[in-house]
Amino acid sequence: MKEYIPVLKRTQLFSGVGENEIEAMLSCLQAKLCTYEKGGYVLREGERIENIMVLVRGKLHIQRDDYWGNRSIISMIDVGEMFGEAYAAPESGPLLNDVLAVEDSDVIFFDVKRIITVCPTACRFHSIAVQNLFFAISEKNRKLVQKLGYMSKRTTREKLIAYLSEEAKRQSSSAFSIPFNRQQLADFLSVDRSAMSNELCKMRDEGLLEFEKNRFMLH
Amino acid sequence: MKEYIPVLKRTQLFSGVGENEIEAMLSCLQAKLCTYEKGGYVLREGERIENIMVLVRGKLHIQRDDYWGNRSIISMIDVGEMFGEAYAAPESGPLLNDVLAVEDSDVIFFDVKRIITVCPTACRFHSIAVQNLFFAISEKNRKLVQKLGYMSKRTTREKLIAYLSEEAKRQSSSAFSIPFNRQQLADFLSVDRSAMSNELCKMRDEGLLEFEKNRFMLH
DNA sequence: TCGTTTCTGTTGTAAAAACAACCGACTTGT
DNA sequence: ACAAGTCGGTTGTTTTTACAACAGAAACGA
Repeated sequence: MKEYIPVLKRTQLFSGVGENEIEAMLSCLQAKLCTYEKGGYVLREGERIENIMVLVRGKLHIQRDDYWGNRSIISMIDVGEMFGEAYAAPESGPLLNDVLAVEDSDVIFFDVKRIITVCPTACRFHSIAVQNLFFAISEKNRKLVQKLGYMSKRTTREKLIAYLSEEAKRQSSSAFSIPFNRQQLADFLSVDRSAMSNELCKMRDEGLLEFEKNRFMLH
Repeated sequence: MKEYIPVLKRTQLFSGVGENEIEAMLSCLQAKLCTYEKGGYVLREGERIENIMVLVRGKLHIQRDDYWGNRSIISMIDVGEMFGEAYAAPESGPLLNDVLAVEDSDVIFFDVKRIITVCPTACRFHSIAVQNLFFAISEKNRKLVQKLGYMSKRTTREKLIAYLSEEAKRQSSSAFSIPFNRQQLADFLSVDRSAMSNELCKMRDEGLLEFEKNRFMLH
């Protein structure tokens, strides 16, 4: 697990904490490292968790399949990102989504209670960690609202424009890559893949944008 | 402002804090009371805030209108609920939505920095407040994911079923009221009102449910 | 290398939603 | 009490989507 300390140092959770302190906190927070193969489930809907997780290798999707098999990708987790904070509160119910490894991945689990319960004697970084946790979840909250923004658009075209222009703004360039293939993008925006593909091509023919694989350029 | 201390005591933010302590914290946190008339804006998109707000009288909608005038109701705030926590982090950008009073309302503003910055001398409830804040935002996060669940449904009927059955579960009864009129429900689910009204009546005719005004009963 | 799988685009059809327009019932304010 | 506004339901038309099915290209694996 120690080899991932440099990765942890760059995460939001350990922002402002040195490598030595992180190493100390690893045991204090009862950190556990788990490995998953591509396609494997890290967490499943209905599970109850008492951990906060940090992805240190690979890539995950937070998603949900309904009874009719329609998949909806809630969000994407990259290396260094945290997940599960929303279920850190003691009264939070069971998980509402699956967490799936879309690449071979390593995840570190931390005991939630040990983070939010202040231990005055042990390590003095708990208060920093709680604040970091708070900032992280507040950022995730804003991202969810942003996603609600895409989803509240009525047509596939509007959803695409909302998502792509936001992504262009975020990457500060009208040419950018997205972290999804077509099926995943459709699942992310909750539309039909073929209809979306069709709409993308229409938009290209109208001169609104160009694309090649997962690389886009807006005009 | 003192007349609202009993209301504040029952909020998530002040959970576990006595009325006397709350009174002390009001000045410590530089609390300010503002009054709004029905239809007035509490906050506007693009504003930058450094406060956390608690609604102590009335009712608010957190919403967003796009360039085409389509309104989307992100969420509803009732008395005792907190809002704006997602923008408490220092790096959070400007507001992405409007906050509108749908009834005459009173709102108390708290200085964010004073909550999350621990002052060891002043009042010893800051750490409780930070934890409460964390729990509150994590709950809001779960609600947003739940709403994404409704929104990711493809058809108006599926959205209605998802929302109504969730509401029935939440109120532990197949007969329940919803806090929206038809237009607001349509805005909440991001669908056309008349199409939704039509679908509701079809569902009623098929025997799936009954309703009268904002009161529903599922079969 | 060759066969298989995955990914993307394309097309046609059926289903659904958006939109606009209208009506009657009910509220509200003066 | 009356005028104006709000609310919910209804209908018909147009637009959009979902769905199914297929084909070519690229990636992958044995």
